[in-house]
Amino acid sequence: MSAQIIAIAPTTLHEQVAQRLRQMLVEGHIAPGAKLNERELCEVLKVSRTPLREAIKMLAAEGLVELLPNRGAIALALSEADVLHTFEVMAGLEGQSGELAAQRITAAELAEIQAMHYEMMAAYTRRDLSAYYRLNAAIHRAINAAAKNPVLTATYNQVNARLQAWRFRSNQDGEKWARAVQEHAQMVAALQARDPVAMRAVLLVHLAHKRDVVTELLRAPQTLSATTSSRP
Amino acid sequence: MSAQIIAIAPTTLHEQVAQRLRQMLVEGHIAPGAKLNERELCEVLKVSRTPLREAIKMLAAEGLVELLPNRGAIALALSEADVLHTFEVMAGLEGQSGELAAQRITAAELAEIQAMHYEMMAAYTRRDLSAYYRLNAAIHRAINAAAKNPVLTATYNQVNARLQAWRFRSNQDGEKWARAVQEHAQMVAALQARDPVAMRAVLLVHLAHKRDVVTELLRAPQTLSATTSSRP
DNA sequence: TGACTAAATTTTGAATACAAAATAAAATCC
DNA sequence: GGATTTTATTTTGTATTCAAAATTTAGTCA
Repeated sequence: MSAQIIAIAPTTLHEQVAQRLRQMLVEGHIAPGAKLNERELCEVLKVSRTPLREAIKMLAAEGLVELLPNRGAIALALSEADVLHTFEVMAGLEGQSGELAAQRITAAELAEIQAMHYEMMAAYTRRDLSAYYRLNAAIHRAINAAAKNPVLTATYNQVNARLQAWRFRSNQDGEKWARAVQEHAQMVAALQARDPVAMRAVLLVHLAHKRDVVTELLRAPQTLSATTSSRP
Repeated sequence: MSAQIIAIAPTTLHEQVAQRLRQMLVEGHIAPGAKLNERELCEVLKVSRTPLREAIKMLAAEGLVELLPNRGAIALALSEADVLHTFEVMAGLEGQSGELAAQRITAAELAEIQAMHYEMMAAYTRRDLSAYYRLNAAIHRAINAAAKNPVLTATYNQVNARLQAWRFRSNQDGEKWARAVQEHAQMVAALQARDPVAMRAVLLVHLAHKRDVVTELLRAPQTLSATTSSRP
């Protein structure tokens, strides 16, 4: 349970399939609410139904798909209430994670986060959204790692995965982007000061803003379109 | 996702199998670390390997079993560090749950919890451990429900399930039992006062004590014995 | 006797085959 | 023509079969 910090290359087929499906769901290649047709996916992934179905069962347990008895699985489609509930849990987990990180972070870990923060500032200045996303995710991962609790990390990742599909689409405007960057600076400061209370506070605000971005997007005219598995 | 509050009777075989396996793991009929032999379990559960394996994959995603490539699955065996990490996460989740419950609980919900609390006091007075356990679990479930966040409830339950195997064995002595009962009274008071801060505080203390009971048990000479699936 | 190698068996992983639903299409009735 | 029933097709759920890896057992040699 605690061992596999580094996700080793999966040897079994169902493991590989699960990973690919996870990616397809998170990146929106399978749209929220879309049906997971077994025959189709078998062809796309070049596997038989057995490992595919095993993978789907894992994703169901992770909460990324919903199992409808005798009518297969559909990609998780969060209602606005679901999104709010999920963000509420995320806030708690991320807050705790930051709190613990502020208490347990090593000098080396802090230095690495600072370095990534500067890189992220560079990406922001260049308006390089792709690099920004990558660094943003890396920083949050690093903070999580600094909390030194693999169970917390795993739980966080699992809940977070359900929101990733939306984060991918959330093209926040300039003002909100600037605010997010500023909050990141406060995080680094709180970590540097080893201040758990401040760290939690910053993260809660940060996540509340992210939540607002996503809910705004959710209310906007449906921009959610599938690239595959969407039938006429 | 949010719909199935009431766990409906599972129609599919793999769902039923998953539920039975979950029960066997939690109740210790399959000992921590024990191998899940597919052929054996097929005979016991009277199903073919396909639904069994699908169920095992779900339990793996839930963190109740560990998948070892090409050598099957073993029941989760938490190290002491794992237990501490798990309790740390549980503390965060339960604390948040209590905090929200104190803010959102209805009069009817509170009344029901109070009623169950008195029933639990009765069970404690009679030293009826079985009834006590049942009511204790029901009260915690009710507090969780009062938080009105199904995602939090699901996350809580999933993490908690990994500890249940130990809770079943934890026969706390009289002093600790009295302390737990007292803490429960404080919970009811905090809910009544609609005091989120107090509620979180009580729950954190409560969980810290439970953690101590479990870690003590863990350090004690191995009392963990399997009733099935343990080979010579 | 004891360590190593090699065959036999078991066990897991994946593909195929069969059965029962659900969905789609066609036919019937009003 | 529209609704309903009936039939055909697809799709999911489960069992069985085949293949590969791991474990166990038997055998060999020092």
